[in-house]
Amino acid sequence: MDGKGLLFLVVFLPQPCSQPQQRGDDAMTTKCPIDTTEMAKTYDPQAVETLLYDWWESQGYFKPEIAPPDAEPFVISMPPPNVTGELHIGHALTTFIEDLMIRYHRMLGRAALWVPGSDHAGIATQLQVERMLASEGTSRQEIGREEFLRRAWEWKAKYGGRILNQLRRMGASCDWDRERFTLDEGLSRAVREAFVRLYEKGLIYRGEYLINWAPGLQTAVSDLEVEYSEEEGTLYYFKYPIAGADLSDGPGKGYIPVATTRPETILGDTAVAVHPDDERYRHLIGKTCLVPILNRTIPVIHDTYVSMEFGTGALKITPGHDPHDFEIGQRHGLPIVNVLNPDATMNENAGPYAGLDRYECRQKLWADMEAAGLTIKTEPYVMQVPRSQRGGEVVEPMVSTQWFVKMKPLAEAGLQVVRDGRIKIIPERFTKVYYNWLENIRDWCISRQLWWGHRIPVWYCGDCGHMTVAREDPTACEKCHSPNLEQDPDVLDTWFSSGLWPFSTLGWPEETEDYKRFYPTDVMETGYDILFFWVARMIMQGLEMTGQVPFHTVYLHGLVRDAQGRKMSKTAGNVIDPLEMMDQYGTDALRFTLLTGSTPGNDMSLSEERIVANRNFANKIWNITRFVVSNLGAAFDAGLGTWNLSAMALPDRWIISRHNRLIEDVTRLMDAYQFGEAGRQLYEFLWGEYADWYIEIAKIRLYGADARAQATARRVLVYVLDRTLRLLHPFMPFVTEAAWQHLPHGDNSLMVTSWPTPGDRDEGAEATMQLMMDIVRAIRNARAEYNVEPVRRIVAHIAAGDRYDLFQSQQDILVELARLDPEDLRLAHTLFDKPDQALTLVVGGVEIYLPLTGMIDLDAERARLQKELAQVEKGIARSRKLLGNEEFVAKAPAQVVQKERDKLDSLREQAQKLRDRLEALTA
RNA sequence: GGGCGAAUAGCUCAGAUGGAUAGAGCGCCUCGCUUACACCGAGGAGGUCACAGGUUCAAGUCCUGUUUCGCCCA
Repeated sequence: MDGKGLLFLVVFLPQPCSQPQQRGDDAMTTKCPIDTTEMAKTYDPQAVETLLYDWWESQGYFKPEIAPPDAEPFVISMPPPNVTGELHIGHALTTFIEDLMIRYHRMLGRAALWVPGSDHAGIATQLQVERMLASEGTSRQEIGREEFLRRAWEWKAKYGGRILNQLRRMGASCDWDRERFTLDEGLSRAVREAFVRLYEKGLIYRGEYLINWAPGLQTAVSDLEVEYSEEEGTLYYFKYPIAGADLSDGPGKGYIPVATTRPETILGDTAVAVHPDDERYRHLIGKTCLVPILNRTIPVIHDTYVSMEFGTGALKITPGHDPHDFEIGQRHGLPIVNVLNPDATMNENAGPYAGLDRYECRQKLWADMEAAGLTIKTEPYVMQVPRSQRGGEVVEPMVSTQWFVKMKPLAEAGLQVVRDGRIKIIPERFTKVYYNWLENIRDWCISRQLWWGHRIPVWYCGDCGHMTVAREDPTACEKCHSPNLEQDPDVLDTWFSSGLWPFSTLGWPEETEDYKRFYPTDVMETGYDILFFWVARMIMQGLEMTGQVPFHTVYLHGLVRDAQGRKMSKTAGNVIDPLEMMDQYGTDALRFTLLTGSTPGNDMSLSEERIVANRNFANKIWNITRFVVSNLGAAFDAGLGTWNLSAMALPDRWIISRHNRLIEDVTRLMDAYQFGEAGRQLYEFLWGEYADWYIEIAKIRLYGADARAQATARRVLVYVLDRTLRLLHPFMPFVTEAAWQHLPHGDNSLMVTSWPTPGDRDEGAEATMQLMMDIVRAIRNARAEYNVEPVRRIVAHIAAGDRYDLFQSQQDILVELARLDPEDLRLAHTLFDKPDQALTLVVGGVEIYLPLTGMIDLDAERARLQKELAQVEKGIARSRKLLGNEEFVAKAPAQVVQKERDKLDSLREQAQKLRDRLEALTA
């Protein structure tokens, strides 16, 4: 370690180390409730998790106020779970990723604020409450609106806290004092403010348009809430009779053949359309057709929208019940005939079919048409059936008076901020998806015929008919001052209020302290499945309401699927319940699994085996700490655990250098949102390097007699472990804190220590240790191959060449890790009397002879060496070819070329040694 | 119809700006209850990185096309 290295180490010399967080009220600080007098043999998550969580919370660690007042904030608004929802694995993933970011930035010294809350989830909650009422033998209609709302709030009070409590189990370090609910008074005020502003700007309007109607739910839903599923249906071909002609005159003369998947909509037809270029029907344009059974007359029109190839080439137009037809109807000024009642039965416009259910009507009408000779044929047909995202019922396009948000201007702004980089979407490919949606956006139907939600702040005057749109409930009509007012009965789409979430939770529209300090927020983390529903709308509403982007980064995670990659669903029975997993394996195990099992934006498969593996990792962390703690000796705390840099040995310099590299990599990956990779590197370092090698090597000194060497080993053990636990803390908060509390420490809690900064690397130490490890592995390999009993110490003769000094100083490592016999270890620059009866290993220019008495079969040994030599020669050939290529030497970076040269040299040396040995054994 | 993603060891997945002999966990095989850990340790087997072209001194990584699976939008 050179002078610079010493500098950075010195920073951590004093114990207690840095005291980064100043807290307003020191009297509140209590010690961690974990019993540090002993450590169980196995890590027991149950024993510490709630204890730690409650303690952290009581210490105020979850609040941004633990950072100095001038600290730069780091803010995340938690995607509010549905207030009555069940916690599922998706929530767990969201929570873990956000908590990871929050804990990381908190350790970086930022004023970390994570705002929790829940969403009233209009339809979902209303359905649950209705179900409850049904089980009581009543209904919302029966008890009335006021009583229904009372019951809904009651329901919320009873079940609403459940999901948020489950977030605590996951270790969510959010500021519970700032918890919000979308129907809270403050947030309701925000909703009103937003509505009124948009209305005043002309961006909210009321009108009669074709909307998606959910007949079971009895409400309109937005385009986004409709999903199209491919289903087997029937295509019905029939004859549209031409007025004044005879059916028997055939197609194009007596009738126009038309096909439909929904015959009942025939009753609402207001035109038949053909393509203007269609020779078959062109002459009919302008003529009149008769609606089957009803005999209503409708015109034959032309429109290029009609596809001449599809079906019969002619189209029936039902502007009242089909979005495309609605548009054609608008273009041609066609009347709209609505044939459906809100419950999807036929209305009076359906004539004789009035009162029938839509599907009954379909059958009956078709039968009647058949009798009238109007049908042609039916054929099976795969159609796109619109279904409600909530409940899955078939949605009917229907004309209705609703409230809409004019999206174009809002979308423009939303596009702009992503285009100019003010908002970055991760992974980047989703920006394309985002653009595509916003560029083709349609107006947003925001009124819902529900009771649970934000009531639309519009009052209709019973006297003059004027609409009063107001922030405060009006007592009189704003136009004629009549007190005869009635509020619009509908509520707003839940997503309307969610769209305000990043700022409404901070106090907007009031200019509160929180709003001023913590808005805009930093990262919006959520699943890619709600990019449109939520993220896009937050961006648009944020810009419109606050004039600022609500966050600068959108991080989208994928869906969690089962081990076979299937979507989890209750019906498939493949759901993995996060609570069950946490009970069984501990929160950290589930957490680490979800955090490392995925890359941004990609779906992940979750298997219980992986959770088990990470439970084992938690236990490994625990036992590593247990080892370190139990080997500290009583003197450590008393100050003898100080650095003794001159006593720093190769393995110390190696592990510290590796660790510095780790800090650098993990920090870089965290900043790049590559959380999975960061976690994996930590896992590999701690288990594969620190535990498997460093601890094993440290044992030599720990169990030895040299007190100075012992102290150094202890110091390095603690130093590296302490800082690795810090890096790991955002990934596994519980086990790291529980373990860390047993280590000598200054800060009260691991979660408020500072994030490590990397020191110098020692490339030389890394390379040298690599050689040592390769040699140990080679010897172990040979032992295993020759079935040498693990406890037996074996003789070794080593020709170390220019590595002689190194081996001289590090021979303990070889002796212990490869279980050599120290008495009979021969170490030399060059060996002149190489034993014949010995196994030969050539590693990086070093020759090792293992005279395994009585075990060596010279023929087999020669064959083994031959094989080895062939392998090395293959490498030499490849390397020579590469270096023989002038272009490679000329164009590749010098560093790469040099590396290749070194490689070739060492391979040649190795080959030469193998050849010499073979010769000796053959002679 | 348009767009996107995935395709790497038996399984589930990693592989930053192209530069190892392509990695991990689980599973499998052989040893081992060595005073941190059997929720462990040591060693091992196992891959023409979907296919076909191309760019490049160099391609799992970049480009084009093809196939299979999945998703989004219309």
